[in-house]
Order: sequence, then C-alpha cells, then structure tokens
Amino acid sequence: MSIAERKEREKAEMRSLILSAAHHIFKEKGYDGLNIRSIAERIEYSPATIYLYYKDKNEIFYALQYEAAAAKRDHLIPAAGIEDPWQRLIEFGRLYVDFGLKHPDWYDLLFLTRAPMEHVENQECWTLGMATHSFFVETVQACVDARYFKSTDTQTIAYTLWCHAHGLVSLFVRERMRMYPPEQREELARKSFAMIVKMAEGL
Amino acid sequence: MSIAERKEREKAEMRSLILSAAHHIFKEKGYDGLNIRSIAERIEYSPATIYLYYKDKNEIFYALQYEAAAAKRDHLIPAAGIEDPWQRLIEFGRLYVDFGLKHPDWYDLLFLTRAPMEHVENQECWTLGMATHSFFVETVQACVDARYFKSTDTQTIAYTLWCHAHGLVSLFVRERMRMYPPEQREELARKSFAMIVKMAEGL
DNA sequence: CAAAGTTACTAAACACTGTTTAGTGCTCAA
DNA sequence: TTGAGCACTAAACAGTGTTTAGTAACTTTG
Repeated sequence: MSIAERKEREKAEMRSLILSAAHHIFKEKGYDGLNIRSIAERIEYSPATIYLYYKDKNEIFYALQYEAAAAKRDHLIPAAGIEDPWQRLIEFGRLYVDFGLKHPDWYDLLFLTRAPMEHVENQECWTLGMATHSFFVETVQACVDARYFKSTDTQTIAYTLWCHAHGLVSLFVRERMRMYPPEQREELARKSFAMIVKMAEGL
Repeated sequence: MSIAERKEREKAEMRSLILSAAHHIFKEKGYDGLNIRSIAERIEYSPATIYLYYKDKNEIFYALQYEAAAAKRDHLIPAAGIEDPWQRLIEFGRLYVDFGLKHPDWYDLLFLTRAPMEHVENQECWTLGMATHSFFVETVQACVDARYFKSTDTQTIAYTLWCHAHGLVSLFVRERMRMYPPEQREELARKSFAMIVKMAEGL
C-alpha cells in the first residue's frame, strides 16, 4: 500500500502547492489578479491541471478564506491571555480592528466578499471563524457575569460591539472614508475605538 | 439649430434608456447578472451601441450608484423635518438602517462594492452622498450644540455612530449573520440600534 | 517481462465576459 | 444631387472559468 500512500501524499502536496501559489498571487495582485491561469503559470502546470485538485475556483477561494480565518485567529490570540474580562474584551476589539487595518485583503476575503455564502457554512473556515466569534461572545458573557455592565443582554452587547468594529474596518477596507484626509483616518479610527469603549462602560 | 437640439435630446434619451435597462436588470438579476450584452438585448440594440453613449461599464455603474444615492437620500428625507436634533438624529439612524435592510442591493452598490473609488469622487454620486453625510454630521453638531452629549467631539461621535450603522447593515447585506437564526436577525438589529441610542445618550 | 489498465497531465476548445474595429447604410447640409 | 457625417452593427479580440479528448508515463497483471 506504499504506492497508494505516496500518491495520496503527492496529491496533498500538489493541493498545497496550488494553494500557496494562489496565496502569493492574492497577496501580490489582490483578488482581481487571482485567476486560474496565473496560478497555473506560477506552478508551471497547465490550467486544466488545477481542476484535478480543486473542483472549481470557489474551492480555492474557500481554502484561502480558511487561511485568512487562521491569520485572524492568530492575530487575536494575545488577547486570550488577559485575565480580567473587561481588559480582555478591550484588547480583543483593539486587535480585531488592528487586524482589519493591517490586512485589508484578508479582512475583505472574510467579511466583505460577495461569496456563495450558502456553502461556506460547511467549510472549516466557518467553523474556525465561529470559534473565534464564540471566544468573543464568551468574553462579553464574562463581563456580564462580573457585572461590568448594567445590561445583561450578552447577545445584543456582543453584536453591537461587533457592528461598530466591523463597520469601522469596512469603511476603511472599501475606501468609504475619502471625505476625511488620509492622514486623519487612522487617528479617527483610534478615537472612535476609544469612544465605543467609553460608551460600553456605561452600558 | 433645431436639428442639433433634437439630436442632443435623442442622445440623452438613449442614455436614459440604457440606464433604465441597466437599472431593471440590476434589480432583477443583481450586480453579477448585469452585463453589456444583457443591456443591449433588453433595449434591442447591439452591444457596441452602448459604447456610443457610455465610455465603459464603469460609467454605467457610476450612473447606477447615483440612482442608489438618490434613493437613499429620498428615504432619509422624512428625518429632516424633525425639529429636535436628538430625535432627528435617532430617526436619521433608524431610516439609514431601514434603507440598508430594505434595499440591500442599493446599499451594496453604494458602500460595499469594490469599485474604482479613485474616480468616484468626481461623480455627482459622491457629491450627493456627501450632502447626505453632511446633513448627518450637522445633526450631530446640533446635538452637541444643544448639549445633548458631554463630549463635544462632533467628528468622532458622528463617525462612531456611522460605523455602527454601517457595520450592522453590512453584516446583513453580505450575509455574515448566519450564526443567528434568520427570524432572530431583524430583531437583533432593532435591539442593537436601541442599544447604540442608549449608549449615545451617555456620551 | 510484456500487455493491459490506470493515472497525471495538457492542448485545444467552449462559453461567457468587456471592448474595439471596420465597415454599412442613412441623414442632412451645401 | 452629392459628399460628409452620423447611428449603428457584425465580427473580431482579449481575457475570464471550465470541459473534452487525447497522450504519455506509470502501475498492475498474466
């Protein structure tokens, strides 16, 4: 059975080779510059070969989304070590926004791309994203339990904070802040984050 | 000069015919279903004719964005009549979210589409959008002037509220709320809006 | 070890985009 | 009436994602 094992290994290696090429092209040329032919050219195979390892472009897209979700999780990990739930929540939020501003392409891929979202729920990407989201909600719950807020509606609190952070990053990523001078934008984001923290304190 | 006038009129009519076809196709089949050939077919002209009236697809896209901006402005108009700045601000926010949830395609076109945003600033669409945005900021300013908030940082207050509303609508429009059951989503949005209003009261 | 079967791969095509080119026939001013 | 300009289009080009048909190498089998 050694040959079958080798073949399976080679298949996995090829899949990872394709994905890594897609990853590089995505980072260099963005989503629009990523196409099957450019992947094929980079790995020096014909375009048709790609289809022996991935069903279609969407499958590659999902795999990339997973990488983005993993990058986001890794970025947020430092927050998990903070004991105090309120400080943990603040740091989580800060890192979330930080991730979005530092890696707009990844954030875009995760939250702003018009993707066939019906299928994404079956993907590992969704599972991973949900785990990160759960960590967030649990931190809010810990704050609620520790009476950091007057309100006890964990779900709505979590959702409201997420809306703000997501809106903030989205306006950046999709360049809808052009009414503010470029050098003001990051400062405004920081001020707004500080403000929502202050607002949350009064919840 | 009557002939020249007629020609100009006909040119304008053709432009509006094309745009109206694009509008219908966009509403029926969404952004992905909108292409030059489908517009041409609908108005019973050849695809090449489109290019005699619009430079490229982007120009049609900008014209559609303008329609979306106008629809949004019209949706928000009722808020302008409210005397009390704080009540006006609340109603403005409510209508903003309402517009996004009722017309996800329009909202998408305005705020979520990966468009060549560098050129959009020269378009009437941007001017119109900026006017609406200014009305919003002015309302916040009126609240600040009337001492509705402790904070006097109008810009950051306005931006923070916008972030929340935009984040809320975006998560809807791009279907990133799938962890909540469909029937819960709108209620959650309403609750979150109520919560941000409460939070803003304590600003 | 040779024949047969299976696999990995690709050239070329297909269908669909946006866009351009090279006309064609009609309108209109002189 | 005639020549210039105009509205329009068929056909092509270039770039997408994807499929098909075939080839050549590898693996199994008799």
